[in-house]
Amino acid sequence: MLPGRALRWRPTEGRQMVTANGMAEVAAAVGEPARAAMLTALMDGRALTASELARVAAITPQTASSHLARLIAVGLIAVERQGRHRYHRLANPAVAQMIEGIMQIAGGIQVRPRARTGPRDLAMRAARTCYDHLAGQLGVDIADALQARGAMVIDGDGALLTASGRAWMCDMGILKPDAGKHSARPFCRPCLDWSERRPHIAGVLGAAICTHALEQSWVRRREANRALEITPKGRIALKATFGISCAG
Amino acid sequence: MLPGRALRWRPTEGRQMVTANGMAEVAAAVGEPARAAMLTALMDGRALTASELARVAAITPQTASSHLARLIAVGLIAVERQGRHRYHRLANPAVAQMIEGIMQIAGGIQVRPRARTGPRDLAMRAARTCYDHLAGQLGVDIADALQARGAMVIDGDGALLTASGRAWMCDMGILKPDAGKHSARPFCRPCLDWSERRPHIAGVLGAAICTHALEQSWVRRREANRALEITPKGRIALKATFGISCAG
DNA sequence: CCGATGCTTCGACCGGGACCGAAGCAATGC
DNA sequence: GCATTGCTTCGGTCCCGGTCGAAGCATCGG
Repeated sequence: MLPGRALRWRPTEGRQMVTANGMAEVAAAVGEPARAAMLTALMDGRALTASELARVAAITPQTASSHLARLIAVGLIAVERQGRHRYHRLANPAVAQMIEGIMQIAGGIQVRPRARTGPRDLAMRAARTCYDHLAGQLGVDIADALQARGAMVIDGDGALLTASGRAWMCDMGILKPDAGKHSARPFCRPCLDWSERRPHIAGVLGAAICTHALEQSWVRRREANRALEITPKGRIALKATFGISCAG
Repeated sequence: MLPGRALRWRPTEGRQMVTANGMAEVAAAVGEPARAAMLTALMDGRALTASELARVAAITPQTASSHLARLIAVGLIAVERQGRHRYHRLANPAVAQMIEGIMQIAGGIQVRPRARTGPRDLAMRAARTCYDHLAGQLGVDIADALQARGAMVIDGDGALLTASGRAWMCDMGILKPDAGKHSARPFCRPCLDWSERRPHIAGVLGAAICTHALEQSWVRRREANRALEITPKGRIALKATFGISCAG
């Protein structure tokens, strides 16, 4: 009876243990108050810096760093570095869905949709150009609208215009039928928005939308900075085209 | 700078921390290899004893006992005692859904549907009576069929016949229109099946189905024990009514 | 009544991991 | 160049919880 457990409590099968261990690894990553707080903070789709995440979890940056490393290792969050900041976001929509599932069991209060714009830099936050495409709340809202009607899919750091989305954009004259077919430039790419912390559309498609908006006088360049002003005509057109309501 | 963290790293809000802690508690319950193995083993909907769960997790019964206590405490599994056995099952469908979500992230292999009946006690396992209702594979299959077509919902230790389900059962002459309206007896109750380890239907509804099956000669009582024999006529009727194929 | 079985509780051990302070590294600003 | 900011790495402490052996209750079978 010396080998005790080794003899008596041998697992029945090895296969299931593997998948169970993988599951345990993922669940354990979520199953710690600080990390859970971080993930919850990211549930609205924004990308936050390590310091901000440390703050919401009420821990020091050192500790947050190790937690984030673990979350990245198991593939729950993805990181994007920009200068001396590191922006963390949920790795993909499946992660958000999983967390929502856990919250439901936890007696969970649902996630608030996303806080609307803050009070500072109103003009820049509302709409601006980012290189050759639209950014700010307008840019993010357009990306949301395209996703909502199934015209585009954003997944992690890639994006795709669906067939119906392409047809729709062509119908509206925003996109030429053969646009981007033979270009080396990414056609449709998500770009992290600085003020909104959520992706807007870059690439050939993003540029086409921006060009169209300027040509049709939906937006007008402003002052010396990159801020854009939405015209009355633009307000009507954006509502009709994308279902976006732009606050005065 | 003495109070260090207390000053600098105060959490921004208390509300979110609460829901995050609840989530962490649930996720931590899953996030341990032994418990994850147990939950995985329960994913096919069967109910297993504490010893069986200890075996699949490759731990001693003492350890399993503490794990099970924790899983019960957070509401992931429910327990039903019968004699000196304690049958554990996932507390409700939402738990299974949550686990499936976690598995998906874990690079998860999906769960096998459910192993079909074992080789022993074939007659008893295939179909028998349990008091006044049907049990064995036939009983479980009928319960499955009712759920599949939205006639009944089983959730944890309660069950409900839907309005359409009641109408359907009445149309087929299984149920009288006013059946159970004024009875103190539970109308539709899940009953844990010994051989299948999954619920079949008890209560007024279960008795009605059993009575109907006997009256219509779908099944016939056998020998001295409670085993039932499915008649050729019954085979046809069960296929037509519930879509159940009974192996010879 | 006694023994066997299924499960839980108690006590003790020990390792992993959560935590922070200090220091190191990279990017920015002056 | 130097100071500041954002973040990571290193080292060390401490505690939670997973583990099993032994013992304690229930239930079932004689």
